[in-house]
Amino acid sequence: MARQRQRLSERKSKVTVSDVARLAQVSDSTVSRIMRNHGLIADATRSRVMEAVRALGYVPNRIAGSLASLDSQLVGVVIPSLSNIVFPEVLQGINAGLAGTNRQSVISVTDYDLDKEEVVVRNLLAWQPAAVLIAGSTHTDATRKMLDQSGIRIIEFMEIDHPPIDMAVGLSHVAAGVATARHLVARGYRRFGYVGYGGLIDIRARMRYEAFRRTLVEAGLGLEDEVVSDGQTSVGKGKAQTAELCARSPGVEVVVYSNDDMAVGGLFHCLSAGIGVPEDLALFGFNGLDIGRAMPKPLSTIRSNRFKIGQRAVEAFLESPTRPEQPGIIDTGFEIFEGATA
Amino acid sequence: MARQRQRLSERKSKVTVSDVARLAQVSDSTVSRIMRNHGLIADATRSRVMEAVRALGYVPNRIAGSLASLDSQLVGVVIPSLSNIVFPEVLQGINAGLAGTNRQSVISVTDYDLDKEEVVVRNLLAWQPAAVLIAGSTHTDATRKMLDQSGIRIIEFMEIDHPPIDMAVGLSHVAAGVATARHLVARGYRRFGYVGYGGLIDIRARMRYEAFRRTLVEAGLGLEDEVVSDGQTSVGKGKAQTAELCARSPGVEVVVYSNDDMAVGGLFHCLSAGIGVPEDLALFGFNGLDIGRAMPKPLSTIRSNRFKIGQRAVEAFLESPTRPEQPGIIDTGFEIFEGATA
DNA sequence: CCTTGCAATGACAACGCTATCATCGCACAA
DNA sequence: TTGTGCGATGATAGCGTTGTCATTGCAAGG
Repeated sequence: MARQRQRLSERKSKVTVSDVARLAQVSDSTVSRIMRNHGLIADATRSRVMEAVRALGYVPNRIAGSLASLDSQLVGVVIPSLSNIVFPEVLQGINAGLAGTNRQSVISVTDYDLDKEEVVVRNLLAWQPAAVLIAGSTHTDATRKMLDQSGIRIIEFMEIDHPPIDMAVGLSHVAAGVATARHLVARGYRRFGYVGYGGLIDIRARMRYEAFRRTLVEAGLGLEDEVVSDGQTSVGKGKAQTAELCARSPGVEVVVYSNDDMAVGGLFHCLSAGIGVPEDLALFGFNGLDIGRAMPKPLSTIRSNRFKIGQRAVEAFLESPTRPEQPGIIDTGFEIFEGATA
Repeated sequence: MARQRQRLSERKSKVTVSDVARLAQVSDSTVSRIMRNHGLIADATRSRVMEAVRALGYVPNRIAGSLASLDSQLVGVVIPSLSNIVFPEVLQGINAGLAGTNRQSVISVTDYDLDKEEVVVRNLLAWQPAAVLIAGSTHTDATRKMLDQSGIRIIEFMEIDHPPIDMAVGLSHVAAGVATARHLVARGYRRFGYVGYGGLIDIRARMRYEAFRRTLVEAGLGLEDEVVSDGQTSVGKGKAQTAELCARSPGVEVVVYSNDDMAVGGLFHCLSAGIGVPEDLALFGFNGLDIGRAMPKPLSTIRSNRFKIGQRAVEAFLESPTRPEQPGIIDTGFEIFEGATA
């Protein structure tokens, strides 16, 4: 005696291929083919089926489809934060790259926590994505192993300073730090200050900082003073920390910031305190955010190309959906934006 | 004659429940129960199975799981834009609300295009989400019908000025517009200007504008001049449009902006042009962004609670995963932030 | 008139998991 | 001793789609 109605109670009267097929007097296969635009179909049949689709309000079940075809059409995206505007900008690039394909991105946020990243990656992989785009190159061993063993494409974006699992798309933050120092030295500045992020969590800010500092030393110069803080950077913090630095080291000629948010805060401090920029104090940021460019004095900074990073990351995957033999690197570069503050 | 190896060629040596079960000498059911922490399991069995899981690096396939259990654990999120910082902030709230549940959000962006929204919603529904959180209350008829007929919970967020399909979470933009006008009138301003968004696309900005304007008229006053533009708002546009308004209507005492981005641009213009704020010209924004509060003069504005909107939207769903009889509304409110510019 | 070829469609197992029901021991009460 | 009850586990049919192979009908070629 078969158990006919096993789970029938739960079937929320969902419309399935079979319902459409029955109404259109064709087989399930034909309906499936039509829905996917795949295979040869007579025009008459197609229109008859589409009519049934509309009549029933049929929406194909992608979950079942993904299981059957062993292809989820999902792209996992892992970013550390949503409150830092640069990551939504990368997401825009990813969306742009994905537009036109029938792939969906699934976004997870780690809050800059590598253990959380591990959990998040495990959960993402459970959805059998066709690729994972993940910010940064620093992961726990377990995370790295999972990503590697998944066999799917893994695109690490934002930085290209570390050897990638599969592919890295972004810019060299070491090069950016070096370029910042060289640029400011070339413009004649000799007494440097640093304001920004001091923790160990944002590795990219740290790489820029260290490369910057090392380059100064190599030029026979050094960092006169610095005010650092942990946690999320913000305009408010930039303002407060700049005030602190100015009070403590009035001799500093130019302040380099961990990013534009902080630098904008610095500029606000100068505006409030009547400090002439750049005569009394020059300011230099990182990122090239819109807000910096719209300031009374356009912020001197380095432009990273967040949108492009996201877009190129997706393109790298679309161009080669299967993992290549050799890891690769795509350098999206950066440009110094002269501005008016340094 | 059975076709034994039908799709076997494609099986990328994936580890399945059966592999784990075989190694641990138990049935598939037992492995499944253990992975889901569901049902009674002897400690010895559990540890033996977990060992096998680790040994094989087993990752459950959520696609198969969702199909079998008819529950995808997915929450669809639809927002118009990622470049407007307010939406990432809502996403943060959504993430916060989802933390601890094993649900995943899937985000889609419409670019403020209702036809694109329709496509996006159709694609989302194909993933059989447990709920859809969608920004705004304005949709095409087809979108509304799809959402309604899906039977799942539909939480429309950001605004509560229209009757919801199922539930709305946000603030009344009409009330915000009225409050803006009343507040400024009460502070003695009589000659008003408006700078901002003029198109029909951002319905919420339009609602605020119209309520603001109507309230002025009701108070026997009016809008002396306005400079509007289409497309994405930005600090740069705010600056340029404020300059235009100042040049054209020097008598205006206070400018109301469609949002803080534009107002910050206005403040930058005043700083550059040496216009005293608020003595010569007062400024009033909308949103209560961090940037506004960190400005040399904290921007007077209305604080919407984006994070809270996202969080409450998720909570509404989690509290009642099935659609209630009656549509509901959750008002997350707003507060006037006095600031120093009006 | 009988192939041959191909466009069009159908039949059905498989995808990996879970819900349901069945079963098996074993402690404990009668 | 024989049930009884329950904790623990097993067997198996779906879940809704797609990939593979089979079949059908008909036009063109011989």
